[in-house]
Amino acid sequence: MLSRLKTGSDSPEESEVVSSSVPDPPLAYPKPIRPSPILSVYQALLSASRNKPTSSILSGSTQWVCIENRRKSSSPVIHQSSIQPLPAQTPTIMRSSSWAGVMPNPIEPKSMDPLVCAICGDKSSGLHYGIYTCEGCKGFFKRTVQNKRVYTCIDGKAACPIDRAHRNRCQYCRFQKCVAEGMVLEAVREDRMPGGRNANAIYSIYKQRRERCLQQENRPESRPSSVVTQKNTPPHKNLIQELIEIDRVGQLINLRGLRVDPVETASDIAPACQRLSRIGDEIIEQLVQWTKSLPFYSELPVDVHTHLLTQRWPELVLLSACYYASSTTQANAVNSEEAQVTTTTIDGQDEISFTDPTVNILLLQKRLSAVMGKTIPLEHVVKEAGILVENFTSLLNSYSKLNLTTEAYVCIKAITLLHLNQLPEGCDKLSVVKPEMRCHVQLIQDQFVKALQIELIQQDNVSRLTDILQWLPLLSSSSSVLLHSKMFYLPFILVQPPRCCPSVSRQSCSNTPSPASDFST
DNA sequence: ATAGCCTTGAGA
DNA sequence: TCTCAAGGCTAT
Repeated sequence: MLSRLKTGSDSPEESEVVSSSVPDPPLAYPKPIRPSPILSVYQALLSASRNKPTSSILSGSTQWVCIENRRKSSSPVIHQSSIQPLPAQTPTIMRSSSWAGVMPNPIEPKSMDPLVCAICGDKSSGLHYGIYTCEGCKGFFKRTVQNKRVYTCIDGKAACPIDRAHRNRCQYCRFQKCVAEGMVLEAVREDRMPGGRNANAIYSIYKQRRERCLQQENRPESRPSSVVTQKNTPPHKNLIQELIEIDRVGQLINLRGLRVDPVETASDIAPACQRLSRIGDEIIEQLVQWTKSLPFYSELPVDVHTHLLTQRWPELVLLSACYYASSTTQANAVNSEEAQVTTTTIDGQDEISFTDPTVNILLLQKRLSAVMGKTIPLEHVVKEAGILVENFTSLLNSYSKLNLTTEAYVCIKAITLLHLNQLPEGCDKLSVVKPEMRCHVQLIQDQFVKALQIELIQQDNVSRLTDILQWLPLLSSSSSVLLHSKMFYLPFILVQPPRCCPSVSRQSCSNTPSPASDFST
């Protein structure tokens, strides 16, 4: 099966498709596996919605939503837990990985005035944790980090004004502003040692931020209002909320091609094969819809979106599957309306193992047999999918240890899509994505890394940004395995039992907005 | 909890 | 010795 695809590199877009006379076994995707054959169609699909209005967050019409608003009260609620200052070596680790460059951009301080506090505008007493602040904001930042406090916005909108008069009104918004203006968490010492100078690592962070600030000041200010240029304190909340709303992971995972038609018998095996054969298209179709809903969609040209999706779709598939599987209860974790499109599942009691690939191979055999309408020999499953199952199980295991919330997951998904491969020196001009556009992609990605970082700070169960960024290369390498296997649907079939689509409900299936129940023909 | 003032200590 | 930017103390 693998002979049909020869890859010169791990990069999906560089894969070379080679035809073969060997017929595909029924488990394999019988067409070239990368999405490129259909990307021209998707390019058209993407183009079709270019006139979609810029996201409401950009027009400023959206109400800020405070996800952390667990409780509304007149006074802030403080949870005594969870803010872990990022380790001092964080920037080094991140720069040394293949994810170099995903550190948040320094946030342009509204004021570099040494006399004015960048947080509340009061009189500054000097540089504190990287920016000029008053004694009050300095102390507030220090106490918050040292005591690992988590706040809730007093009115739930996460948009409270922070100035001299109102700085004590909402701790949540004050701390958000501290982080957004560039105060460095790592500069709060874990050992509480007074005096002396900071470690070099801290000074490098300060230096990086100042340099980036200067670069951004020198850049022409002709950019339109965008995700990148939003300067309000809480835009990350709004961005995250939008990402959650458009995610629809249930719809992605509940692919039509993986449904079980009880009317089908072994003699009707062709339809099942046809369904499987079109799964790659179906996945891309879903991901294109997702891309088109992204808040930054209108900020990048279609060809850039196409390029990003071509490179990143296997990672998005795996990440979505990991999230889906790791959600404590699937009913809560997914957009239930999509999950309920179909009816019963064939083996609701069986669950994927996060540790044992053998369990998952058996599960895969059972589910594949159900989808195909005939028993698939275990040896066949092992041969075709053994390595992939092992790899996916391991990925799932590491993902679950990150203990991510939905908020963090959607940020990571956007960060993954916006990850451009590093180019060799001097190859900028040859790249599909031109240098200016690379820069813009990077800036948008930075916003999501920043949003993720702020989100992690505010969560009770903090998974450190470093851990996440170290996990991403693992995701990348796993996607390569997925791509080579051609069984793109494997993560999905493992994380969710195939659903029955009985003939009586086939009619209703075809009436759902989601297209193409014609796979059952 | 806040914030103004004090102490500390490494590096210039 | 001075400076800077950490943490500490304490009246509010």
